[in-house]
Amino acid sequence: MSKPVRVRFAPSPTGPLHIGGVRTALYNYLFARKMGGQMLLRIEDTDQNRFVPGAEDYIMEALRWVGIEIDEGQGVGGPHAPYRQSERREIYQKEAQRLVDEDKAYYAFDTAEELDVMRKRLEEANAPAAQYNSITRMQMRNSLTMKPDDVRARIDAGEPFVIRLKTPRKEEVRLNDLIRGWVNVHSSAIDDKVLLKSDGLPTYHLANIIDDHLMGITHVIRGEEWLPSAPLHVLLYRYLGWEDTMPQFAHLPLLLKPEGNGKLSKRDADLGGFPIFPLQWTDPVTGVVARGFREEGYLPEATINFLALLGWNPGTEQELFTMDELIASFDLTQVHKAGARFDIQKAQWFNHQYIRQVADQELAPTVQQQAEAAGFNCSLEKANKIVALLKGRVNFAHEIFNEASTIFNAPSVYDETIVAAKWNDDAIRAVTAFRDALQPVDGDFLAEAIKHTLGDAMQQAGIKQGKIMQAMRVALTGSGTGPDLMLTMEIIGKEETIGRLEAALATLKIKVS
RNA sequence: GGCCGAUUCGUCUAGCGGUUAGGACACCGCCCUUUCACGGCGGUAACACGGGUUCAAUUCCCGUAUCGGUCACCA
Repeated sequence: MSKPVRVRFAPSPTGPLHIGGVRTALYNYLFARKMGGQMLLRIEDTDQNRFVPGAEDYIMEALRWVGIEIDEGQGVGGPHAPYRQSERREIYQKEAQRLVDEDKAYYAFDTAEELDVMRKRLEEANAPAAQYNSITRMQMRNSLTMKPDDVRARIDAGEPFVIRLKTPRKEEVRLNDLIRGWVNVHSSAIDDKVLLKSDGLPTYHLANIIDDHLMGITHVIRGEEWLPSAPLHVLLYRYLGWEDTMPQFAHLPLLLKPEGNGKLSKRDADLGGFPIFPLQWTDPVTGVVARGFREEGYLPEATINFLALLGWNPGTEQELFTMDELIASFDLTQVHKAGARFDIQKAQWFNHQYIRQVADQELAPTVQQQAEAAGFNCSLEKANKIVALLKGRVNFAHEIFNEASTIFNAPSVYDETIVAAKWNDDAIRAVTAFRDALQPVDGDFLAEAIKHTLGDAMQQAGIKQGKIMQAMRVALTGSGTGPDLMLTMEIIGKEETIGRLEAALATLKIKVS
């Protein structure tokens, strides 16, 4: 029996979570649930310069919104606390020191300027790679080139230093990616990565490996941008003596720009007029507000469904999935290998599918609020009817109110094309006859009854109903398109219906002659 | 540029040696609706290119092209 699956989502609190990050978290979650395992949340805040206040809370709220439940980690606790890397520095320092003691890493004292000089010199010399590696390190200021006493003295004197990995000169490093298969890299392509920075905090590479090991992570599911450094990570597991329990890797394809070259960015979202963050984010420095999927009216279920299918497909023809269905059918080996272009139209379609399934009563209060904010009286009952009439036509809940404008507003102008084409003598006779037939109607003013009244009136007047429906619609709403007319009349009521018919008769009569 | 990865309709994708290359979004058309939509039905549309391997390649191998990622004391 293999050990229980444990995955982690390990974002950096450098700003709002990108939608691609949400997808990464989702795939981790689906895999964990599918395998009956656990999902951890770890905060990788080892870069003090890029820390953004509020980002961590934002990440947790975003995960909660889309329905990703964290079993262990930041915000929920667990046996491996703390889950914020900035609070675990001693752990990393201890392991980094161990690597130095075992001659697998070394101290380096080079300044930023010295590194620049080195790189420039190598580039000018047309060296294969301008990096700190097994060859160039012998010309730099580090514990491999300096006398031990000198090194000790500098450290004791408090001179800043970093710890670098002593990457082997020639060694084949291979890893078996769950999505991509075997990936081979020669160690000469890997430089002597900084493991511990001069501020005493680890770099991603070190912290990541140590924490994943300590926290019992069995599967590392992350973005493709990490694939180039994955061999380095394998090397680290080996040097730390943990290779036999090394997690399996799965590198996910990236989300690409809707058009053009490159990966999806905030700028594409601004240009395309779509969100790229799950929730609204207010930049703490500039105060600039970026709306999220939630604020734009996307339902969490739709967002998840859309994201899940961007790079993964169960191989069946099912398109709509609940979270439980996603879990049941998810399979890492079915993840597509190439990057996926981000297509917001598909997201809108998913939202359309989910909006129509929401109960009228749930959507009604929003419509009522919008109507009242716009200065209209709208009972909850009326809002309910409007929702029932329109929710199947829209992509977003907030569009219902806009679609209902012909209900709230009597027409002030009439669509000229329709008027020109359809407003003739028959139309006038029809509208007049219908108005007269409506006058004596008592009691409930319901669509079904209105339909009959109209039908009877047209029959009596000897007019084909189909011929005058467009004119009737224009008379009542000013527009050639809109929701079902009978129900529209039911909602606006008898008085308003008759009023609109008379207004149309008065203003449009003139145009005919 | 070096290294790594990828390449099926405009887009998301199914396919894992023999298929009329399937589905979804978008687009177009028809039907339904004595109105507008929703919806239903249908249509246009793809295996990057060149070599192999094989009785047979979209599928396997090698090149080429293109695209993506990465080359920091950022993650």
